[in-house]
Amino acid sequence: MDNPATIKDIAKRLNISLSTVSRALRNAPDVSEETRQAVTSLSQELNYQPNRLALSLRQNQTHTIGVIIPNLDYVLSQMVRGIDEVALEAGYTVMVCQSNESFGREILNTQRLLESLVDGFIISVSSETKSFEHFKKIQDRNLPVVVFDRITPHLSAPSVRLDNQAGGFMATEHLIEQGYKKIAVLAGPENLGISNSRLEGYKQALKKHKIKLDPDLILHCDFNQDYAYYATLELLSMKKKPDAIFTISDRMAIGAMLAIKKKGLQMPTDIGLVGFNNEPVTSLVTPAISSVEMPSFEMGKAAAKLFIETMHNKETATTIEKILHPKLIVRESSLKFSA
Amino acid sequence: MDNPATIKDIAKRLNISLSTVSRALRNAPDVSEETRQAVTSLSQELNYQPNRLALSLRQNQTHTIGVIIPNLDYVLSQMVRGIDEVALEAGYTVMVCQSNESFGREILNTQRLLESLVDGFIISVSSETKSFEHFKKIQDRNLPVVVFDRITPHLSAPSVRLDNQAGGFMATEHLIEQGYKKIAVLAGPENLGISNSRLEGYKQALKKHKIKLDPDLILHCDFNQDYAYYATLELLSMKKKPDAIFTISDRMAIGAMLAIKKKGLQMPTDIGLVGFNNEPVTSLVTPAISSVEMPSFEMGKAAAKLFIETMHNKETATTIEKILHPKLIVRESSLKFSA
DNA sequence: TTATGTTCCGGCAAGGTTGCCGGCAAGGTT
DNA sequence: AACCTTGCCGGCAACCTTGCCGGAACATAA
Repeated sequence: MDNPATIKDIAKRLNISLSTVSRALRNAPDVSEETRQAVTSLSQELNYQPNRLALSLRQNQTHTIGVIIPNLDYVLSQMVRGIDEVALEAGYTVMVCQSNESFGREILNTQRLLESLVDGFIISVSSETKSFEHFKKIQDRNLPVVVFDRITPHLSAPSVRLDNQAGGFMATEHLIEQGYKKIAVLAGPENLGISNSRLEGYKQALKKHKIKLDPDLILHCDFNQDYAYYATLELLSMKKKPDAIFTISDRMAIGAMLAIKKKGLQMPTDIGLVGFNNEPVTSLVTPAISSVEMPSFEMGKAAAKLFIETMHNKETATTIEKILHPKLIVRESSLKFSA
Repeated sequence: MDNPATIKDIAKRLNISLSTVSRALRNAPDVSEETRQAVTSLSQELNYQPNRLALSLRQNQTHTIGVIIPNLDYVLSQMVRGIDEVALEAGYTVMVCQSNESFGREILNTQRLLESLVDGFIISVSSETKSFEHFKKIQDRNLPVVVFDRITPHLSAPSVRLDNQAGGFMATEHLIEQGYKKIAVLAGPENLGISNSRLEGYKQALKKHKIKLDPDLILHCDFNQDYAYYATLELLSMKKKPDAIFTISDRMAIGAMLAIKKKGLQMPTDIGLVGFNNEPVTSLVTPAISSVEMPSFEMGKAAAKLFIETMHNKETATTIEKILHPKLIVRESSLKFSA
């Protein structure tokens, strides 16, 4: 009564063997219609639920996906929601661990999830991560892995990502077309792939429009608002001061915006600004900040789908790469012409 | 080599019995120092990790906490981070499920988590939830539950919450002290406890300052930006239009702000505004919005701690109530005097 | 009749771990 | 000499489920 009913209870009550009950419940062939009826009706009466632990132990899979992400900011929350959605549908439960952008924490998390015997991983790597030994352990166990968003060439696994280069390109070209001449970039940490790709798009746009690349206009700083604030102050104190800034995240765009205001400059007339991610806040500040939108929710769904496929078909090529496309959302901060 | 080493492998290699290995690994008394050495050194060599499934099956506990939350907005993300922090420390893993404010989803989530045999629950109920049958099943199984943030009297369990009434009070009193006379409230759904408590604080402040309560100035609407926007438009079209608005969330404050701007009114001169939660966005918009701060991260930690205690001491009174205190952060949107 | 097949069911092992009990040898006590 | 303690270890069962194999009972075909 207190403890959940087991197959054993049913067997005992019906005076039949465990195996028969098991077969009956799983609609296996070797059972008479009569006993099948008896079993199913009694199992309903007792509110029988198969014990997941026993099942997992037996079948060597837990129907659980380990998700490792650097934090739970706006974008990643959306992605997690997407992953959840698809996973739930497919009968999987999700264990989400935040690394807080800490390398050590990321190691600890993979460790814990491995111990929890998850069936596989969906990973977005921390910005601090430069070594990938801890992920080796996953692949040693031959567990499927899908990387998403922050992918890395050091981890050969199917991946889902944004076309970051295109994003960087469209942001930069937009600024160029608005008549800005000296466009600076606030990039993230140097080892962060998404940052570098967006930067690559920036360079590509300059090249297309025959603008000479000025290395002094490229700043790497930590992925957060305060660093971006100080970096921007620095940028605006240069002799050959930029007339536009492209930041590779909205957090950084906010930091830049605050620095620009602090310096008493006006957007978009004195200086143009474009961010990345299209977080809701960009449309709420004054002036509203242009930003490159990324389909985060869809990306989460895509990652989970790819995971399920990889799971069911262990031989999925690790070279599979699903690429989603960004979209530029133009707002006041970069609209020089109409200003 | 491929599969993780088990206790059996060690026993076979050392030609001793399973029980002895088990005892040696658990530092049980009945083992000679010699064999203990042999076992531990071999276990390290083979990189032995006890199989969590087998352990859980045997000991009837999974060291997993099921967390059910309505969504992953800013505040709840912070709380989850707090829960994670403490749980990790205590050797627990966390399974987070979002109900997306949907009653059906909440039921499904509890169902799934129960099937996953979590050791207990930490719950913040969805705003849609009016029936509590699905939580009954948890208590039938005699599993510990802690409710937090959005608590409800229908679920008798230890709880962690903000002093919401105090929050509502300080927001309202602040507006009164700034000289606002007709203060409206944008409240949440009528069955939502936190909303009602904040509303209660509002009423209390009016009473203290001998201001007559005007029921027309109390609007209930859904917990989101768009609804708040339209509700505010409505409010501002009334004949006896309010000169201040207190919204019980920042999302709603943003909606209200947009409506106020749409109507061409100025904050704080024409109308005052105070939100709740102190999300970062409140300091970024123009004018910056005053808001009641709640210690979300701490609240998550407190919830997890309380859970662990309840877990270890099954007899924790369900009446335990940990209450955290809000703090008013005053910004431009309500500073009439200095304006 | 014997051989062959069908239909249904039970027993056993396995998956990894721990708890309980019994056992055996060495040494000590009366 | 008979008994008890101590230290160490192995066997068995249990947690819950499923897969494999064998087997009984009956029916059909040669």
